[in-house]
Amino acid sequence: MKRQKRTTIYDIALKLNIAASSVSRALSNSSKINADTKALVLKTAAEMNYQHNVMASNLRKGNNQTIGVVVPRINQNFFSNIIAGIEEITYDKGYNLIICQSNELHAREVDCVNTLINQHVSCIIISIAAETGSYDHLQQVLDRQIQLIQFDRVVEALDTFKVINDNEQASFEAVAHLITQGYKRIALLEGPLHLDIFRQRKDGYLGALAKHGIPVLAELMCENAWTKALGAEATAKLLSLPEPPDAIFASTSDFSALGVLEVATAKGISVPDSLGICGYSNEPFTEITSPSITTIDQHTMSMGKTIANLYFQEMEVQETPAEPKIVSIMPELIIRKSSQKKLIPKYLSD
Amino acid sequence: MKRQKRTTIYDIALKLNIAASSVSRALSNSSKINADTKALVLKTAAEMNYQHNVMASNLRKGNNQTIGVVVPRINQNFFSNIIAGIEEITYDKGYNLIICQSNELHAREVDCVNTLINQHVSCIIISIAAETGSYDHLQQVLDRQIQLIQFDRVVEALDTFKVINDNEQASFEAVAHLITQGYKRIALLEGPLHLDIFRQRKDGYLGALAKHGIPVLAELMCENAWTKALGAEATAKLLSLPEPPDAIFASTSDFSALGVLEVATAKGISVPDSLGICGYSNEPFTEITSPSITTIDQHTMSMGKTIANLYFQEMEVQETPAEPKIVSIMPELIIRKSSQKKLIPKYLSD
DNA sequence: AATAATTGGGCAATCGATTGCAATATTAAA
DNA sequence: TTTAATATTGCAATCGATTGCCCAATTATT
Repeated sequence: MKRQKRTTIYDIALKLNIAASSVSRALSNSSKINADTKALVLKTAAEMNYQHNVMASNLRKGNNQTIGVVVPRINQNFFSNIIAGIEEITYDKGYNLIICQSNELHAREVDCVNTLINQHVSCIIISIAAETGSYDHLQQVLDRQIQLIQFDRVVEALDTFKVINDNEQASFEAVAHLITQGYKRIALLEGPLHLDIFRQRKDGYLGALAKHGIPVLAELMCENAWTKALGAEATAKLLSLPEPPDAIFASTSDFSALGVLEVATAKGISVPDSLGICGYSNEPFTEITSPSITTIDQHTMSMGKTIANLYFQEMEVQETPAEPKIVSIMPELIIRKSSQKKLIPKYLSD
Repeated sequence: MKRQKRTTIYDIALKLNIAASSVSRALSNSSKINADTKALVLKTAAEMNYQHNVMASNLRKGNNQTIGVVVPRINQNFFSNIIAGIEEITYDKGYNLIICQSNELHAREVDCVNTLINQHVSCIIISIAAETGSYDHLQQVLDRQIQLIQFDRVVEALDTFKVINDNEQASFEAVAHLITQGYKRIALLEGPLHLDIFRQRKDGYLGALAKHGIPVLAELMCENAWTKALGAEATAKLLSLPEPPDAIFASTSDFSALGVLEVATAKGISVPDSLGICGYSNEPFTEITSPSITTIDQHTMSMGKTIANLYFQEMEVQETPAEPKIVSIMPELIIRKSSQKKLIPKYLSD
């Protein structure tokens, strides 16, 4: 598509018979310009339908007001909420957001990061893909002096700003809650353990058991059960043990917890009386299932805002690279019916 | 943050004692460059840790491989799926996506569009905010020869590419389905009628009633019931009519339908036997409620892909502006339990 | 062997805004 | 009224990659 030529500051300068630099100063609200001239330029610019050319400006200034975001999947509640939170802040600051999804693939993540580096974004915000891989691409970002913020799924070893949930504490509380409710054999559905977040959640689980003197049983811990299907599968296996668990903590996701619930319901096992369930993430649907599912809210929207604020407050115009900070956000245990053994009679509970 | 100087093509040229233009040609895989030279340049570039400067390149080439997307809310299933679909395609083409959310506010939408114009994006993809407003900002986009694709919530009057769902047909089918199931007094929960999509859905509803010779009753049509709360409120009102409806089509959203379901359940009205329910959007939770909710799937992900493909196939490099096309995607009625009066006995249905 | 056709590569202008420095105009101070 | 200080404005270089145009070298053609 052929573009007809746009109005530039030179066109305005020509028309007003002044220098382009004056036009530039007038438009950028510089102090070294006469108020009258400024007004005139602004008026003329509007008349001539002038639009600031960000590309040229960026090139000259060497930085562009753009932040790149790389997430495994845009259309996942957790991530889209975080992005929404980030956007809320960056919008106010006049920054743009470039969004990429890694689809959980390492190679694609590397690709996305490189694209963002090429774009000379001011900052890259990333939650790494589940697929194991090296972290050279992140090191690249640092080497090129581009700000880097990791969130949620972070690489501990890399010394960058990080915004995380206190996964361990949240898991600890969830499991402690189950114990308090009287559950004694609590199973754990784990995520891929090369991701720190899942290791932390496991630690929380182990911590809570230890605290209450409950033995840890290997047969009650299922690796890689982080989709609905895998959660269901693991549940089927657990429930057919000689001594099945009386509660399942799906530390990976609510989807996994949903799988648990469906299998239990199908088998006629009553939740929460014979089986307690707790998920993770506070997906909207957890409120709707019957029984509703106890879960952990990660305060995603505010997490997004925290991430963006971190950039603007600590990193935007630092002369010397700021000392990387780790911000931990406390998730919240949302207790619903799937884990409340000591149920209030139904007719009183709503 | 101070950037140390990056490697440019001039640095490479200097080192190899050749012209910068040759470096450029080597890097851009031009045909007018010797294979050996090209290899040498590529090797040296890698050694010197060279990164292509997209800002400079964009400025010179006058266009940037970026597409702007403006949606009411990023963290809404419908939109995040569409964005995911768009990204899937644009990623392959090496394009970047800049995402903005209007938060359903007209002023903010205008702002977003202006930002994108300033960025000189190649194309703007937009679904307009619910808040009524003028469409000057969209006209601006066209005047500036920037490609414009509207989707879902489109302004009919503007002659642009459009990707829409066939809302009328989908509604027609949904209501026809309800009628076939034996429901006779079918209520409609409407969205704001200044948005075409909601008018179309209403038309489909009216069409289906007409086709089956069912009278249209004003008291069964509720305006502006497009959140869960508003849906619930409208339902409460409907169900306390002297002659209440025996089915409710929440044409606005599944959230609204959920409100309906909750009120019905609370009142002890059995769904689907005494009240049929149909929602719109196929939100994940509709599968999980009890009973599961009949709804309409809009094929969001593929809609996103369609939108992006439209750009690349029809608009990317047209000399003359292509004749705007309207692509209509056929949504799919997903029949679940909330509308199946003639129920198969429970023990056979799973 | 001489001429024509390719191929490879250099030069320099260009995209549009920004900014350090110099020049001029205006106002304040003496 | 003159000088000093300050406010405006202009000039020209710059950011880094791209590309039209031209020249030189190599290869093909007769």
